[in-house]
Amino acid sequence: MRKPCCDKEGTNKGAWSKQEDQKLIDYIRTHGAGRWCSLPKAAGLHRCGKSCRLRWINYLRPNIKRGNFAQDEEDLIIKLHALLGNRWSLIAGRLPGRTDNEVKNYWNSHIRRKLIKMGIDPNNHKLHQTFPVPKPCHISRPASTAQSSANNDRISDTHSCLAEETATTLSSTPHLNLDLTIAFPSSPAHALLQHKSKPTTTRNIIHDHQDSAPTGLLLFL
DNA sequence: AAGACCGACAACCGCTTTTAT
DNA sequence: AATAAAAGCGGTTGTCGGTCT
Repeated sequence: MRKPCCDKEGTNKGAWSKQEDQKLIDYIRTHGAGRWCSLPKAAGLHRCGKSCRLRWINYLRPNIKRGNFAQDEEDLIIKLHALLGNRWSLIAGRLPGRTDNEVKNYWNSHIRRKLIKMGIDPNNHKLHQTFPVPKPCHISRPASTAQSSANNDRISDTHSCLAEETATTLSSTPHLNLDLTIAFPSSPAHALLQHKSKPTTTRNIIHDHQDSAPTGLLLFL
């Protein structure tokens, strides 16, 4: 059994006050972010470390872009969701200044609804059966949902998985320009070789490619 | 005017993954 | 290699403000 990250007794919950924000900003400015579990005590905050981390990452961090999403950002979220499923941190990583929480909220409150209105299932980006069938696409494949892959992180072949997602996307959403091509800097085997000692997960591979090349996931829109 | 309803979003919770020992 | 601690992630909930009846 693991101990909770923080002692819940005596910690504040709910919305952050200006004073709390300032304390957190001041502390991180002088000591840097990290060591979240010991940070609250050191910074004089009666908060859980996880709460501090979330507050910093989602709202206080510099270069956070606030406000409405631009149309191109929205389009990109839809495309990335078709590829990656609910991997909000990965999607947010492709949107400068946006956080995973913000992207997730925007998806759930705006885009999801919009897609449903358009007759598109937001889970798999396919048209509902009750709507007119679109012109047949040159790629036809059995159904494979982004959601199902999101729920199963241990995919042995990420490259083929993503390719399949792309194919599914191309064949299912004619209203949106989802013509995507993924180009990894090198073969999937390259990523696997780099991690002989680590268990290979989809998350590992994608992160690794991001590490090795800032534009590891290339989207040709 | 008041209560019900709904959408948006900030924050929390529990779980998984990574890192340190 | 095993274990614990820390960090990260995604689902869910709570709250607030706007709109509707």
